[in-house]
Amino acid sequence: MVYRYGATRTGRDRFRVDSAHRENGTSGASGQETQESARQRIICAAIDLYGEHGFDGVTVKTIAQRAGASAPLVIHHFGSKAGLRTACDRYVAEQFSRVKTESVRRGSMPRNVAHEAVMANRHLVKYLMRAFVAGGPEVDLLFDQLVQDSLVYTAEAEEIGLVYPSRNPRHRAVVLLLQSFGGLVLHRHMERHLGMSLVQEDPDPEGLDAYMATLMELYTRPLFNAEAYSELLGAEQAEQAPESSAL
Amino acid sequence: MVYRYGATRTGRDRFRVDSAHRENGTSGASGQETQESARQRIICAAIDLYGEHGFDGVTVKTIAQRAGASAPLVIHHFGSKAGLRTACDRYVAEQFSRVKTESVRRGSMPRNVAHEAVMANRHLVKYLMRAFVAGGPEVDLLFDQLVQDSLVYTAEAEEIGLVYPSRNPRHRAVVLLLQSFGGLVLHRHMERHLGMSLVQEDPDPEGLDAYMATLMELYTRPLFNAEAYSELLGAEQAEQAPESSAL
DNA sequence: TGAGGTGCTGAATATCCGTTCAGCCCCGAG
DNA sequence: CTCGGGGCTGAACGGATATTCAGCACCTCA
Repeated sequence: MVYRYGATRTGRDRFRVDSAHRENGTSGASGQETQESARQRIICAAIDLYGEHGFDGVTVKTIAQRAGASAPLVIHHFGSKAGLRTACDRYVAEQFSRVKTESVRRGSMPRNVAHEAVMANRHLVKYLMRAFVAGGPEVDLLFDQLVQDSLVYTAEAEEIGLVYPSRNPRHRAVVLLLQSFGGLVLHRHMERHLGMSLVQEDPDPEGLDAYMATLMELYTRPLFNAEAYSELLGAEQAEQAPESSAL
Repeated sequence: MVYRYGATRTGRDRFRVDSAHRENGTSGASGQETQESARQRIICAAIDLYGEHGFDGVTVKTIAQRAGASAPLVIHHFGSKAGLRTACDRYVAEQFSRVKTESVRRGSMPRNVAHEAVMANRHLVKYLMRAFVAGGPEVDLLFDQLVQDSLVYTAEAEEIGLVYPSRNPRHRAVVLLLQSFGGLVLHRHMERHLGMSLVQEDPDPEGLDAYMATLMELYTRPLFNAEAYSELLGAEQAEQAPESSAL
């Protein structure tokens, strides 16, 4: 929440705020610090609001107000609302790869890489959900990278005997990723039924335990009896059978 | 696609079209058939377009054109765009319960109930995905009913040894439903990676097999080695551990 | 001191979209 | 034949929203 500035300040105070921001110093780059700062605030505000209300549920003006700026400034920096959208996509992708490499460099376990990337940046994840649903070049690329990463981590986990091998690891990774993010997209109903959601601010530990227990059960014990199922399959028309377990 | 009428016809042709529709006769109700027919066409068009482009991606005018009507007529029948939305919710819910009871009455297997409900009405499912993401009273109720149904069917499947019991069947049903529908919401990426999507018009049999094989592997064989996992859990801080398998 | 540039803004514009309005067309009733 | 009414429409309204424009405040440099 570094970008929470008062929205009531006028032009006179602006640079004072900006220089204050510079002294807070995220990372001193070139001399055009103030512009970077404005862009940054707008992008952060947009990510938060997009993640909360969806792309069509937020106006440029709202984003600007949240960032302590004006609507025309948003256009000035990003050309259009769509431009802001792709800038957010790029920014989120960068953040994820940054978090990832940092985690790796710190020598965390692969599973903790995923954990940190997801849990420590809830607002990024929330944005990602919306972005994945909407689709787009940058976001598609990011999804593909997640698949690739998941593949690598899973392979490592296989080696230490944590994960069982698959007949098609890539397909498994894709489906698991789809299911996980998909479940996140429907967090509304997760909250209604399990009493908590993975993207809410303070996850109720009790509900979270319930969810994790369910997930662990699903992932450590089989759901279907394979023999009984294939038996049933053989007994019916083969054409209807495949889709029947989609639910 | 019963409601695909030419959009160029003028007022003069209207009743001719309506009586033609009546002779096609879905189910003869009262004497105000023409009004029912108009409502019906609009609802069907709305469901298709909402499912395709989302609620905010479609205008009343577009829906009206697709239904061969005018925008004011939509308002006349449903009061507002939001009214149309809830009418669609209700209609989809009715259709689902109708399909369900018909399937049950026909004596189909529970797994085929789900199959028919999902696969035979792709446009309804597509609408439902959007509706579940957006949420709403009618749709929440429908989700809850799906959970309940899933619970019943799973219990039956347990009895015949097809499905293994769970420590918390309701939680399991919720999570499975969340994951399944969630995966559907992200069908875009499923299509990109698996070569097909469950909601597209003609699912490529090859890609569908790949998907079903992956799903069956996930559901008939464990993913994690439970012992190795709990061992790993014990070796680290307990607070970070639970979420780590969310991916 | 002033000229020019940069970052930014308020007001204006153009467009789109949901909704309203006045009235048309076709029907059945008297 | 006339009248009234329901279903429906084109045109217009009003509100919202992305984008443009002209110009202000402040800094830098001469």
